[in-house]
Amino acid sequence: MTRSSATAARLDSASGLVTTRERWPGDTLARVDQADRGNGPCGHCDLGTLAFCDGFARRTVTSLMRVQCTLRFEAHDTLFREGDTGVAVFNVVSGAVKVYKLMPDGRRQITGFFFRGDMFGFCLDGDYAYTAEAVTPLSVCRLPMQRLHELSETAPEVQHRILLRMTAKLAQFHDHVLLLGRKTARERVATFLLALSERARRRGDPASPIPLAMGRVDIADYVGLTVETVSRTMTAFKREGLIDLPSPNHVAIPDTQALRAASDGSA
Amino acid sequence: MTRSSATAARLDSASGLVTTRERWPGDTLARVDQADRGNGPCGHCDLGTLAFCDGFARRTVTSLMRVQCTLRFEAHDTLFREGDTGVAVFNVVSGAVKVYKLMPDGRRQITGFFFRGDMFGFCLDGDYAYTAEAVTPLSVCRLPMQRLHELSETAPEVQHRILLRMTAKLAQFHDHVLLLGRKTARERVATFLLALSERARRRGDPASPIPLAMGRVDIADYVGLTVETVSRTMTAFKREGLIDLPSPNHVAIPDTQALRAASDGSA
DNA sequence: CGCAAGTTTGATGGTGCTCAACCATAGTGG
DNA sequence: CCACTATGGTTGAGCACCATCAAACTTGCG
Repeated sequence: MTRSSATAARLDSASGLVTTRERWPGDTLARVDQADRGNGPCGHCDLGTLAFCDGFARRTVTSLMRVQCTLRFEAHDTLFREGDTGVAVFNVVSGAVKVYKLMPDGRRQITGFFFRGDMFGFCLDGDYAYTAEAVTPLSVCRLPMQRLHELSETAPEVQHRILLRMTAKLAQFHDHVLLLGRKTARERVATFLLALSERARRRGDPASPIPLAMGRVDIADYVGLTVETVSRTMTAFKREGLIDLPSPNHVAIPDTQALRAASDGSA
Repeated sequence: MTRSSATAARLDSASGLVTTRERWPGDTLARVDQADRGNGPCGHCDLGTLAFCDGFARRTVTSLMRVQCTLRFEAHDTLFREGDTGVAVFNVVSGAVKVYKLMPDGRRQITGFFFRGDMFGFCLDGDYAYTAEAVTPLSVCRLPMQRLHELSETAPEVQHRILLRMTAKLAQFHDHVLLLGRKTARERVATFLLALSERARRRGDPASPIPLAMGRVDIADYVGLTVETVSRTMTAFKREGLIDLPSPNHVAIPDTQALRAASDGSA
């Protein structure tokens, strides 16, 4: 069974897991997953070494377990909105998340995609600066920022790990700003596909037939182009043999070096 | 006297301060300022509450003082380059810094400007992801990242403060990505000028006749346009009465709301 | 089968880039 | 004191790239 009773199913039990409605602000769509199942350090997820709590002292992991909360969302569900008071950070257990900002006239810029093992929703004081929305069915591990802060008094490694994640994200932003500010349409699309491929490789997944979790519109709103330009560019790449598109949502990269050349204009 | 013997002066004593050549990698241009003069918590700068060490426990401040180092640069000096191993973070005491990435064919994207009180050069493991260059004569407080990390074992507030700075920077990046990905030339320039004005206001400086520390080329490379477009846009704003340009390096904003309307297309 | 959503393709036009010249200011040396 | 130069900023003409508008195609689903 996939889901027989549509919206209602999301609020009570489904897929054999005990779930309850979540009470936190903005989380009306979330289902809380109370089942323990996973090889992760805290037993609540199967992220293994990708888990936020991986490698922490037993005591620290226990503290995190107590405040941790695994949530599930459907595609297109909103996790939180720009302007909501930021109270928690999220770790993606499975699925994909997009994070975006809107302009008054509806223009949208996606500022990040997050996949298995990624952390998002950094906020210390103040509100979320962006909206987070599930791209696919999604499972996330939520950690209240306040408790993380308290915990870091006694366990500085917690804060240090957040620092590491944020540093990585900052470096990513520098690259993305370069892409948006100075790259051509071809270079943007090539860079985007390469980044997905690189990421897959780093995670041990095959680097070449990569699945595209997001649609063309989302890609466009991420690389600062229109759907049409993204589509045209990808078919152009296909014509030129730079990529193959077995299906609209799968991209094969026969020659990484060639695509890399296309990604910075050295082609 | 301003400076009589040009380049040589930079390497020995100048302006009445005892200076020596700095030995750290990439810092061949820096002069180390060994004079104590300032109202800051550690006595090495006059940043006051803007100082990184402001509000820390006496013991923590002392630790920071011992590893701290105040450096001076001339405009166009390079502090560090993309690819250099990242060993320290910097706090701007006076002057302005730009941080940028280059593409193989010379295209440049400035990813940030930093002014009095700003912190840059975050790096944990690995290399700097960008080049940092002085825009004006510059004075910075350098803190070795390694010691900050060690210090945070006993003083978690150190790491927490870095976290705060990084969170702010992340939020800025979200805004800037929106600007680069989705805004028109007019909106970009308006947003840039408003951000400078806002910043001045927050720091207690007058919000309206704001000095432009950087040239048109730098502005263009920051907002993802060409010099010509930036120049044209600014004179257009002047024609329309949105701004005034008493000199090329000073912008007056008669009506903030009007400029704000121009910054997000609600005009 | 018909509909909806997503993707692709086509025709056309506008925004901002390119190339080029001109102007303003400050510094330099005769 | 005044060319002379260098640097940075402004202005103009033409064009390219990508956005816009429009329509056809594909796929999945009721």
